[in-house]
Amino acid sequence: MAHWLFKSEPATWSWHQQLSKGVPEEWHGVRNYAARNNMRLMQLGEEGFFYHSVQEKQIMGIVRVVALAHPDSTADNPTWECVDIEAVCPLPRPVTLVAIKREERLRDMVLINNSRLSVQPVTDGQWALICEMGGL
DNA sequence: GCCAACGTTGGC
DNA sequence: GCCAACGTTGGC
Repeated sequence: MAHWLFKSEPATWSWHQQLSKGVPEEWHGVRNYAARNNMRLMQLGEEGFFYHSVQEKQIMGIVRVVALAHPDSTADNPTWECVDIEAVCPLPRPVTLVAIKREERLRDMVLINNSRLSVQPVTDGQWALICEMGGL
């Protein structure tokens, strides 16, 4: 199964909110074709990292896809789709952007090479390494 | 607060 | 269909 990374500004929607919500939540608001296309590729049960951009710049936890891509309820155009996700668990030790940049084996991460893409693929190797760095 | 990178828009 | 102008994102 593929792995992913979801970026959010914590001031807009934080990991804490996702975690305390407890129920699936639409990952709405994406208005970028590349990010939308990544969500269309997602399968039920696939997992992704939840990353805090801007203020914190670190991976906070893991989420799971619980609904396939469907029209974004906040969009006026049905071309914009999103998946639903729920929190799985926090990383015991959040993995910072600094730590990711310092790790040679993560130099090909999309997070580093295309930091603006809000929904990104993560390779199996990157996934395993970051889980380890995060104390899982 | 600045600026680089990127995506989108719109004139031609 | 190209490309300049513009707006937004996000790291620093």
